Amino acid sequence: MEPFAGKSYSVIIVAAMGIQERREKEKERRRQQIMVAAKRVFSSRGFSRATMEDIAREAELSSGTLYLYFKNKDELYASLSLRVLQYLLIRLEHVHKEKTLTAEERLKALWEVLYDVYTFDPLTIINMFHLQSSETLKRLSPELMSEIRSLSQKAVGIIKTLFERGTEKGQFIDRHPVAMADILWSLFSGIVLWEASKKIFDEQKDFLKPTLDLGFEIFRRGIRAEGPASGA
Amino acid sequence: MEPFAGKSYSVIIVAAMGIQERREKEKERRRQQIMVAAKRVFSSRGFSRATMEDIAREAELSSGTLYLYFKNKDELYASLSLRVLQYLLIRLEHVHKEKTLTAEERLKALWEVLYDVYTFDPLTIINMFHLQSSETLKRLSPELMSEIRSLSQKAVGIIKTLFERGTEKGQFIDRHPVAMADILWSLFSGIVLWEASKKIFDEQKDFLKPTLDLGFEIFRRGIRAEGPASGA
Amino acid sequence: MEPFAGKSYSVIIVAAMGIQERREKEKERRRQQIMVAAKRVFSSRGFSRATMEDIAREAELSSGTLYLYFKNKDELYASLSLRVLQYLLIRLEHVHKEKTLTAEERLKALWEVLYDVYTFDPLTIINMFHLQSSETLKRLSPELMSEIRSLSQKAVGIIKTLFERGTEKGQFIDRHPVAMADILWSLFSGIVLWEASKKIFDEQKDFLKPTLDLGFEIFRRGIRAEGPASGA
Amino acid sequence: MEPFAGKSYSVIIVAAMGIQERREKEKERRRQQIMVAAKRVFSSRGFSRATMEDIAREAELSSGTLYLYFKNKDELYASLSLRVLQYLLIRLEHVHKEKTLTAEERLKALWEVLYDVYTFDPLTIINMFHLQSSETLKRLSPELMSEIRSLSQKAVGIIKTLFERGTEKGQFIDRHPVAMADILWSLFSGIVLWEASKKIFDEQKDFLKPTLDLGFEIFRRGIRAEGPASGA
DNA sequence: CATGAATGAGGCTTCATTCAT
DNA sequence: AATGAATGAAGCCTCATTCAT
Repeated sequence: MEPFAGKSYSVIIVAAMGIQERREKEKERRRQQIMVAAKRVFSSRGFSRATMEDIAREAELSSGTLYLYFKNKDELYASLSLRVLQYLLIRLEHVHKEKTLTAEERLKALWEVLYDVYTFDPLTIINMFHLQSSETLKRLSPELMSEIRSLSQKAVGIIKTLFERGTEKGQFIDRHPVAMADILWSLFSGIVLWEASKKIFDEQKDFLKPTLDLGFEIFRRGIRAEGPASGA
Repeated sequence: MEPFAGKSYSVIIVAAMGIQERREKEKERRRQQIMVAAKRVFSSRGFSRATMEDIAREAELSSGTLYLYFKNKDELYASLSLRVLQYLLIRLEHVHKEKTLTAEERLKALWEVLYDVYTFDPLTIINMFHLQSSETLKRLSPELMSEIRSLSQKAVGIIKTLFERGTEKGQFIDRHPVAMADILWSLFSGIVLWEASKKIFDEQKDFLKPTLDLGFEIFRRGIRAEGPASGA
Repeated sequence: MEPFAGKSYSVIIVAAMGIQERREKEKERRRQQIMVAAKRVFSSRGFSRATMEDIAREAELSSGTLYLYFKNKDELYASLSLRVLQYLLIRLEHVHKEKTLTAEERLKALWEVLYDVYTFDPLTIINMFHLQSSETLKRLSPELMSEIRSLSQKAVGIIKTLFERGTEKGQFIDRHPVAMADILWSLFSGIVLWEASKKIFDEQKDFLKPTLDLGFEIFRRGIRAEGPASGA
Repeated sequence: MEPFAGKSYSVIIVAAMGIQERREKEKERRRQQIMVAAKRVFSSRGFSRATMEDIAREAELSSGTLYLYFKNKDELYASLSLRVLQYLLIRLEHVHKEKTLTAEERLKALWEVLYDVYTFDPLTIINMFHLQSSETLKRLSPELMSEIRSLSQKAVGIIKTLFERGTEKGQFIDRHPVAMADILWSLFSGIVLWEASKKIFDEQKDFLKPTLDLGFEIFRRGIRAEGPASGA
């Protein structure tokens, strides 16, 4: 009965691989499930006041399970930022590769990416900006630190390049491109944080979008090169 | 010699008041001493990781003593921000009252005040920007909340007025003045936070001043009204 | 053999329920374990001087574990009294339902129940009598307060009924039945507390039982209706 | 000028003695002032929750001053009971010495003394009954302990004698006189405590007096010897 | 004597993390 | 893999007591 045996054997293998894969997927799904829950809880209670128990309850899991997927609370927290950073980087790279755009158009696209990523996951973005504070940042494991660092640098690098090109083409004023990248980033995060904190005092008001629009308008006008170049 | 007797009598009163006064001053000095210590500890460890024990040690006092001067950890934390906010407001009011300045000069002065207040107490400023996060803000006593709120509103009010005038005189673009105030403030705090967090990754680099300068230049150019006025 | 299969199936269910049940039982056992320890510690050191650490040590658990079973120290304390009150109430209701007894016999039975409940858990009874002091009573959660209140009222209600009946039948003097219930209860608790405090001065002496006996004899004689009824 | 000198001298002495005396009186006055304050605070907050600061504030003194008059919190607390016990003893001795009374009349007088002393200082009496609990009693200094013990024994001794005489004269049933004294005392303190705790649940109701009256009536009837003597 | 600022031990409670089931 | 009971370190805060003025 070899055929049967063989068939049966391969079936087992296939089934095993299927199981293996399913396991992987299931595991990733669980990770996501936890991260979603963590995002909600961290956002509503802040890092310190959020408990692992809170997160487990939100994820409809037990607290012990969380530790099967994340080394500890800090890493769970940082992983949220990491995910957004990764997403941001991908989006930035798209803008970067888009060859048909002028520097101004690219700048506009870039700002829109920032806002896009923000709306994609506003809570985490706000968290991430606060993650910039020493409070949490200092507690991360070296690996995570360097991962975040690397992603940040890549992002800033892309933005920097944008300004370099715009300057070369005489469209932007000639200033240090890294500084300009920092300012763009600071402007965006500053507005987001400030509007978020204004909302704590007054739930009703939400002027984020118009303020961001105006912020960008001012920035764009502010870096536009004067004279013949802009007149052309 | 009744006049003399009278004098001597008043001297006694004065001396008595002196003791009273000295007590008051001594008490205020202690408060300051604690706030200085708290500032250091909060800045280096963040709010949650800083312990009252840490602060007491830094202030060379016992932990119990802290509670003679501040109701609890939250209030001690907030009092730091409050003090800076008060100082900021005074400085802003000075700029506001300065009648001889043009709108542009006033704007410049205002930005310098922000930087001045920052250098006066950088650690607390950074804390304060993070205080804007809901995490801490939500735990404060209602009185402190409203005090902070009121100071913030006054500060923004002054900045708003500046933009209104500049717009009236045709020097600034005609946009919503509160939004412009928000953007100025966000730009400043955004840069400060971002540079602070960059320093965590790389102690050496400190580009705060030049970045702030460039940020302001861009902002100033960005809001400047075009046409005849700027052409003159 | 379908019946067997069926049986086997139900066995599985039973086993599953068994685990659930075992968990419940285990949890209840822990609660009891903690209450037993708490009883000892509260009794020997009093409420304020007893620390949660003490109780945890006595229960051979960690202090944190106590909080998995009781919300806080107050509630742990009150739960002891609650348990005894519940037990007391059950016993009182038994006496209440016993139809064959005369009023005097019922009174006797009631006093015996009081003593019985006391010997069942003397330390807690003494605590409970002190719980009657405002000191502790005022700190309890509203729910516990009302639970204790309700149990107390039921107990007093039963005792009251006993006196009403005895009075109706001309066996007891005609006085306010609630007052008589209060006096019976006060007499019992007064003697228990007083003998307990005498033992603090002199460990050796323990005259509780004979004193209670005499106390009851005096009370019984004191409420017995005179005249023809008693003469018969 | 001898007379003058002499007079002046004696005046000084007299004045000095006056000062000395005044000092003594002033000191005693302060002690009383503190005890009055302590009584109020202990009564309203209970022993553990009452702070020395509370008492000092109530006495319009500083907390440090309390320690000039009382060794510590425990002793201050106990001194209140001591004072009432002393007062009680004096009143009991009066009853004891009253030769013209029958045993029943003396018993009645005794019960009235208990109630009198209670109304003289109800809060402390209630405290004292709770002092009977091991909680506080065990923390007292040996001297205070023995002082309280001695006073208590004297009081019980007087009451005991009353019962002995009443029994000898055939007016009371023949039981152990100490037990009877204990029961009388327990009945009184039991009713006072129980009514006090009932008032915590329901501020309005205060049935102390009628309940005490009925309690005494029952007790009196309960110990009255039967037969010819009562028939007379 | 009186003050009241300072002390610091100690209590209650929380919660990240572990581990037996 | 999942659970959730247990742990115990650590934090905040209170308050009896002391002591320099």
